[in-house]
Amino acid sequence: MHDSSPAPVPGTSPSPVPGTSPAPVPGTSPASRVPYRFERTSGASEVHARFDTLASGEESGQVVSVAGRCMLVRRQGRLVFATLRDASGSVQLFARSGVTEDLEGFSKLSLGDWVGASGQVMKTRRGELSVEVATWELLAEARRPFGDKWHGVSDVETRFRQREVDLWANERSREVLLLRSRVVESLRRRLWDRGFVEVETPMLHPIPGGALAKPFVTHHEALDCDLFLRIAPELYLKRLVVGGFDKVFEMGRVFRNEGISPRHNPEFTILELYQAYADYTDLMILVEELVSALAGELTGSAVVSYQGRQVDLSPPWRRATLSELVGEATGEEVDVHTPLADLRRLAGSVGIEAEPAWGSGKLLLEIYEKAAEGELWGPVLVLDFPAEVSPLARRHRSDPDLAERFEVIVAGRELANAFSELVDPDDQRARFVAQAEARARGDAEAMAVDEEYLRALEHGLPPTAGLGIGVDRLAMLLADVANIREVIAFPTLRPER
RNA sequence: GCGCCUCUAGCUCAAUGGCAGAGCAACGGACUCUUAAUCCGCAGGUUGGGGGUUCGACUCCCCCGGGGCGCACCA
Repeated sequence: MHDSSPAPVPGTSPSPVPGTSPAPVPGTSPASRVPYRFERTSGASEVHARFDTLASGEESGQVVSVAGRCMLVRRQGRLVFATLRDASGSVQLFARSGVTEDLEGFSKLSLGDWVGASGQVMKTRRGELSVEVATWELLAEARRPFGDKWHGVSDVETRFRQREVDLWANERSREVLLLRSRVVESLRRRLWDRGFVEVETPMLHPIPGGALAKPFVTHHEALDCDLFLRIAPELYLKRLVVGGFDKVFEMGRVFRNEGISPRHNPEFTILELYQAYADYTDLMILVEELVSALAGELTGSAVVSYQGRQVDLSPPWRRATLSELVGEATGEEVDVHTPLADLRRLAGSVGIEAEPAWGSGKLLLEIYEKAAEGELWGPVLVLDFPAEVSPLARRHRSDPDLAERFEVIVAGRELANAFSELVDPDDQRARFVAQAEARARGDAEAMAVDEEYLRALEHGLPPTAGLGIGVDRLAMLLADVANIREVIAFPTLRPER
């Protein structure tokens, strides 16, 4: 690892690239003179927790070392006040002649510079808790300007292209990403506590499956074959159930080669869980409990405010069948058995251009999505989707044209999708074939026949229920943000040119 | 992919078709208890790029690029 004469790194040029400034002599730039480590004793919030009770003007005599980024500098003659921010919060640095070494240098700190400072904790005469700087070190120089100290950075493009700037300049951005982190952590902990085993399944799939979506294609050189970035982990997770993992989950990235919108990023995080011996009614209870508990834990209440409206996530949630909701939205009582012609007419009346190949199930789904879904503030458990549009879900025990499937709708958007899993390999094959036919007719999002998965089913999948939750969407709900990019550290943007 | 909106100094924003400006940041100076906002001074721009109309374009028109929102598609 540490050759004395390292080989040239491929891709680097031995001579300076024309048009770029010459590389500085190694070891001489300011950035190379900063220390290799800094011994910090306290975070900013910890200093406040321990010393906020000091009286104005009181000196604690207790020395701490803090480190962070200089967000504000106020010079007052031979006094310098600086606001130091670290991951936990902010604390003021107070530098003065006779106490602070190299006060001259300290007074030249720029906004954005990283500093480590040691000194006693005291409270100024004006009552601001401060570290009275005795010794300090520059830990990183901010060579680039940092944005407006009052307005921060609000340019959306800068915020998402240079998230590191956004995160320092805008406290809210930090809070939102921190909340997302807690959502992920809490989901994991709650599932572990319930006995679910966390697993990891392939991201590179020979056949994209488990959802209806257009995949990204990539190529494996050694195998000389195309592979697809996964659009869902579903099929592999159910194969693990076949293998004996009776409660499994995976939380991870999936990739869908579709449009970008305030609610869609090409890569997003999904939580999928599978529980053997359970059906979709068990998962209704589970999803209600998970989401309401998360809201309580992370926002303090199961009633959350989203975009100016209240959402009461306390269980039980409203349960309504898809047909009922279509009826409410259109005033027409229809279901999956309604004659095709009537469904076509209804579809047309709500502004859908129905394709000739669509069956009654597809028509009903389209009508629901166009006329009903967006109006549901929720939370609502939308039950019993048509089997035709649910190729991996088990047929309803009381109606074979329906599937035992539900979606969770909150704020007009799908938050989760679940079903009693289709366990019959023959029926699964028939569903795959129907999908493949749709694919042959030009439906780029239809599934292909997955023989590997069918072979797994033939080894026996016990009664199983599966649930998928859009983690980004859940984070959006709890963080009360309207754009999915806010909850993704580095959302997809067109590359800079 | 289509439609609408938007792009001015490092940041946040101004400027009837008529000399491109302010605040903050930066830079130089003053100030021993400040709290985004002290005072004085000094700089800072191919107004996203290109073309057109005009005596004159940040402003009007066209093309291109980035971004936002909506539609479509989906979670």
